[in-house]
Amino acid sequence: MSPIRRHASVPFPLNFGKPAMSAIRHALNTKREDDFAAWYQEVISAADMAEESGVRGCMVIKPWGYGIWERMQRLLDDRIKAAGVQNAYFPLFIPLANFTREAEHVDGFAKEMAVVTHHRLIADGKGGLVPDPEAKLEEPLVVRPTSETIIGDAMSRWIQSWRDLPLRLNQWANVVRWEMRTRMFLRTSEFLWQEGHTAHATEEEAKAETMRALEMYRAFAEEDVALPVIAGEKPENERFPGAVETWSIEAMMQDGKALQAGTSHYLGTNFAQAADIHYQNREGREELCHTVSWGMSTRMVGGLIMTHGDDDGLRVPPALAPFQVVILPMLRDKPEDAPLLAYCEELRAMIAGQGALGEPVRVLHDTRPGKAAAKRWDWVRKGAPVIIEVGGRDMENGAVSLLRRDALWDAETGKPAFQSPSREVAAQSVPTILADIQNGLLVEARERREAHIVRDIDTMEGLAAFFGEDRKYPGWVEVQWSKPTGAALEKVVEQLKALKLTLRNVPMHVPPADGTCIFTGDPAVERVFVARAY
RNA sequence: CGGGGAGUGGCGCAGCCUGGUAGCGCAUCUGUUUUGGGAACAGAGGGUCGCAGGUUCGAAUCCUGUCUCCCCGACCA
Repeated sequence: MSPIRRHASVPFPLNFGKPAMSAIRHALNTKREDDFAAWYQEVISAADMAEESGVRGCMVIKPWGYGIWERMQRLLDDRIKAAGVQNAYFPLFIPLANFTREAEHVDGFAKEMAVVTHHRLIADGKGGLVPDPEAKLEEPLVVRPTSETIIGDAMSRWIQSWRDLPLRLNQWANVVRWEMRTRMFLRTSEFLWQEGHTAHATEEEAKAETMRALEMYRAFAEEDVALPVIAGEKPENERFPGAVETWSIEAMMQDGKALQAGTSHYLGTNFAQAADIHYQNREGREELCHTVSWGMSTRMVGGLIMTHGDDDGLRVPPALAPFQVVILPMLRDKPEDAPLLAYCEELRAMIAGQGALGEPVRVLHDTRPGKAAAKRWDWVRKGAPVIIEVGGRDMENGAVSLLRRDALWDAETGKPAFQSPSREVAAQSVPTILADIQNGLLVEARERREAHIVRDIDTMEGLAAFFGEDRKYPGWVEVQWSKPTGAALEKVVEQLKALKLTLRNVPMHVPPADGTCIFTGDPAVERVFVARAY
């Protein structure tokens, strides 16, 4: 068996005469239920989103995958700017000394940093090149794993007075963390993200910013990615190195595992102290700033796949689809194609002239040579929300054949569930269909999540049974706990580790605790999610 | 980093044990016939077998090193 099951290899799975549902000839070889990890990789390759690069842990993001990321960037950036945060850009290289200033931060990242030590290569005499020993850097440069320290440097220069506060910056950038084990989009050595960094006069303001960013991520995830999430505070052991509080949004994947999809950290004055970010207050006294950082990464693309993908490939929420509608003329490579192309072009213009989800509809008239049916399956695997095929007969009837990606199959026949509206009706209904798909994906994901959250387990035995070997994709458990700290928390973490479980977050807006702690037996003070995690 | 597996035309694989002309399927290209649904037939192009050394008359095959990928573990805002 080869390392990666690439999609093109085996044309299609064979299906032996079974009626109805089971006769459906899915567009992927691997089903989610058979091997979720293999399915995930097949979606990425079949939807042409990304591929391995030959550099450890680094991927090439192909146009369809990158197009989805660009849409995420656009929509989140709009939200960031609407909140009054300004974009800026800081260097990729960070002086090593910056990292020695905040002790916990160093400990957290030291083991996974890429370091630049030379600035020149020299021939090794054997036809190769090696770093020139003469060109060794006086002080090594770290490739940023995150930019708190270098942005902190800038903040310390830019902030003098209480009038300079709050200072709220964001940058879109790549970062590098030398992870032991990588998975496309979910954990790559290099990844793309945005990181917001803000400085405030008071703890109160900084905490408000922390919560603002968290709420922004929740809204982005649910409204744009159609990804239902649970916002809450991370337990102490899951905190960002150097943070006072770490908050996250957590999403449930179709295999029941949790994915941290965005984080917001209240850093207290820890980084301000390390980078000397201080200001003169209204009374003329020097005060340290309270800083905050928040981030969302290309990991979100992985979350999208594992939430909305199905056995036919990806389903991209319309808000994020680079093309929301794809028109496929049934070409014959003959002169008679001309009127059909003109008919489709008119359809394209009708659709492009409309708005959906607050933007002009993004429609592609795919006129590449090739059979419409073959191209259709490509677009199904890529997850374009609406596919419209048009043949000569449609044209004669003034109609089109419309296929919704979220309702692909006719269960009766086991064939694609084409509708045949008139061209005008099809064009006019696109905005409604797109909005319906966007909402439908969110509802479907939320219902699936709620069906896989259990809240009535109050013993470790019960927890172990819930996540037992026979339970394939169990889900999450919300338990009550006494919020132990320090060594007592470590003990809990060890207990959970034995079951391959982690503490996710302490959800907001839930009823107060009213029972005993599942771990310690003490009176519980809050509720926390326990799950397997990516 | 520990254990296991794998790198051979674009993709999936066989060949390796037992060294001797680099093969198969899919994809691609050309032609013909088809085509309202994931076409058929015929022909053709494309690989210094991950990389670097070594053994040998001769290495995809044996030996050493190294890089990359996959799975499990450890690690991981």
